[in-house]
Amino acid sequence: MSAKSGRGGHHPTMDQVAAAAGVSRATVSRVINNAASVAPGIRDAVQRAITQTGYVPNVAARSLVTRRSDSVALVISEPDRPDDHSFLNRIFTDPYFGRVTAGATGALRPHDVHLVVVPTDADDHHQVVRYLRQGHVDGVLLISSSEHDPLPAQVHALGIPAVLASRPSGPLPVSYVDVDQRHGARLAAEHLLARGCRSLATISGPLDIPAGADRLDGFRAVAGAPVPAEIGDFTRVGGETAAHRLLDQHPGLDGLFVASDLMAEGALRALQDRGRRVPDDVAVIGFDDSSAALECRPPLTTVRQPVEEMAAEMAQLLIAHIHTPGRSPRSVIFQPTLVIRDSA
Amino acid sequence: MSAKSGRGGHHPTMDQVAAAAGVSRATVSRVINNAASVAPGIRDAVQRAITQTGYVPNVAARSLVTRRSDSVALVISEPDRPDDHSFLNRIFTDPYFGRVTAGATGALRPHDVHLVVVPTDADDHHQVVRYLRQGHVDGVLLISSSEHDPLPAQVHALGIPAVLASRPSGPLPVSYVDVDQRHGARLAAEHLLARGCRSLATISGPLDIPAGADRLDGFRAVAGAPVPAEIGDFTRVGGETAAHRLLDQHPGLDGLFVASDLMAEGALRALQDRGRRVPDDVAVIGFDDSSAALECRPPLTTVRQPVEEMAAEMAQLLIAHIHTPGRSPRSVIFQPTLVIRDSA
DNA sequence: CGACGCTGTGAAAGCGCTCTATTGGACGCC
DNA sequence: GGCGTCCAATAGAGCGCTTTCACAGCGTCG
Repeated sequence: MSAKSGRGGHHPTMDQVAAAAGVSRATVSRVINNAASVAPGIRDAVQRAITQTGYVPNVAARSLVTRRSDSVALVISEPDRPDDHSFLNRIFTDPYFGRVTAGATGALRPHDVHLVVVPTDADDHHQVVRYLRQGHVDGVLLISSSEHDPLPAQVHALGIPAVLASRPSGPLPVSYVDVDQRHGARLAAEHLLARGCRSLATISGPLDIPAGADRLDGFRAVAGAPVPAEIGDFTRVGGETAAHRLLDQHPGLDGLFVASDLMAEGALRALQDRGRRVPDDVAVIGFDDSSAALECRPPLTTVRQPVEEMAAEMAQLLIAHIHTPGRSPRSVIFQPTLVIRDSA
Repeated sequence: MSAKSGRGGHHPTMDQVAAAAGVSRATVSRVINNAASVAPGIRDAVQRAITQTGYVPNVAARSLVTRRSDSVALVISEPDRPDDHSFLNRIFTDPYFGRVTAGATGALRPHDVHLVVVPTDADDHHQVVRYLRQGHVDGVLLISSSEHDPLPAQVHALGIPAVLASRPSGPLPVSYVDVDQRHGARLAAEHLLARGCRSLATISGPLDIPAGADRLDGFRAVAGAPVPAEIGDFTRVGGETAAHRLLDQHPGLDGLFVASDLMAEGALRALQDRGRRVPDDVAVIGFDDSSAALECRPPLTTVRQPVEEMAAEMAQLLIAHIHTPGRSPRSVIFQPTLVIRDSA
């Protein structure tokens, strides 16, 4: 942990390791990348020399020649919404992104690839594009919620391998992973109907986000098109105020589908405020099955999407694209399931 | 946005720009790093050539020679606690880290330095250390909560510039930024007493976290040492269960200091569950002044720490250390203030 | 008017690594 | 015993950039 020549850490180079082991630089390189065949004796000698000198490869030099950085970016592009001090606040408050990070990190580790988390809003797309162009990363996992976000197209134009976390809004020839949003919403509607709810309503996400629009569509496909809907912004507070609006206009509703667990948590608060019992007076179903679902009272019945698995799949796809540059894009759609707890 | 020679992006090099501008590579380099003096005419010609070819410097080649990466890591080291699916869930659920990221990013931007967010738990300290040793970053902003976390010492041993987000537990000669935790807790205690509360109690953070222990100490220094305390884990649920324990044992308490807003939010739920009105029956004060404080009902009176400013200061210190390698460590302590809302 | 600074530009030497082409040596075969 | 074969290891050529150093041009001053 401390085998530096001087203080302060001028790192030893490969030449010094080679000298210490009595071999050439090329052989040291082979040992490190355990490529080709190296005689066991020599290999050991080199390993000893490495630990003895405390050698660590210089990534800059390496990636200069290999043209790889062995890291990929997880770009989280959140639109600037009014009423929202900082997009970073939203990102570091919504359990979704933690799940994505966890799933991707796990899938990347066996490949010795690092994950660089890059949060961004519209204001610094430019920064992000520059970052990507500079070759810091070999590929991009892109979470871009808004339909009008130009980032997916920009990244694609850059020619850098990318995988999206949801169906791209335009016809972009790019790989993506998504959950069958409509189906998830249908599951919710069916469950509410089966429970005997007569007056359904829903709190959707922003309609410029595909996940927002799709969940609304799916719900209405089963529950009936005229079903009342209010739009939330995928935050707890947004869910709460949307629920209040809904209850103002439709006091009699007895079944509520909320397009995210976070919003559902807010909705539960609104219901409680107004003295509605859940699920007796109003049955509530969320979406995500995030940690928030378990923190709710009562625990939330919700549509589960396997976010960690999906993120891992994204990572796999990305690795494949990086290894095989010409590879044609593909999409992987996961099926959501209904997790029944106490709220419906 | 699309000036590539072929498809797929073999990037133009500096030589090609030089050729296009009719100058030497050295001159192009000077223009890009706007160093030394370049004749205005030539400068323009080079700029034109750059935009025309769509040239972007190769970071690997650059940092190979400059020995800088122009990026720093924000390492968030969270201990593995039982009962916690993933440390990433905690990180991406607590508004604190978003504030730090925002503050640091803002301060780093003018220096054209990137922030790489690196979440870690005890299990992959090794990974992180390797990442740092490989020279991916020029310095480290380190948020390490647990007192027993070996990471600060390890990072320091690496000889890489670092700034901690709190007083280091041992005598580590390293710069750090902190808030006067004890003082903040005293403010809370004084306010509760001034309000006329007779029976105080507190929910502290884990005592192996300096911020946890210090806030408890500060509170007791004013409120009296025998003041009942329960330990939470800085999560909402942790605050809720701690509050229940507290109320079981001390049903008569009328003033509660909770060591974080997130935990306070949980405590409010517990109080509500038991029919205690806030602030009439029990006055509650949180700590942080995070977004959670405003989401609470009633809005939370809380001890504000200027996290964004503190993170910016950390970034400044780090930049200074990077520029001046021998610079002696220093610590900056911010003063917390009491933000009075409705809960106390 | 020649010496002297100054400013602006170019040539070339690396930074530390990977990887191709090549050598050296051990071995088997005729 | 000479020769081809094969494998292990080396020499060396870059990757794309920064940066010293040298030098050319030119205004200034003794």
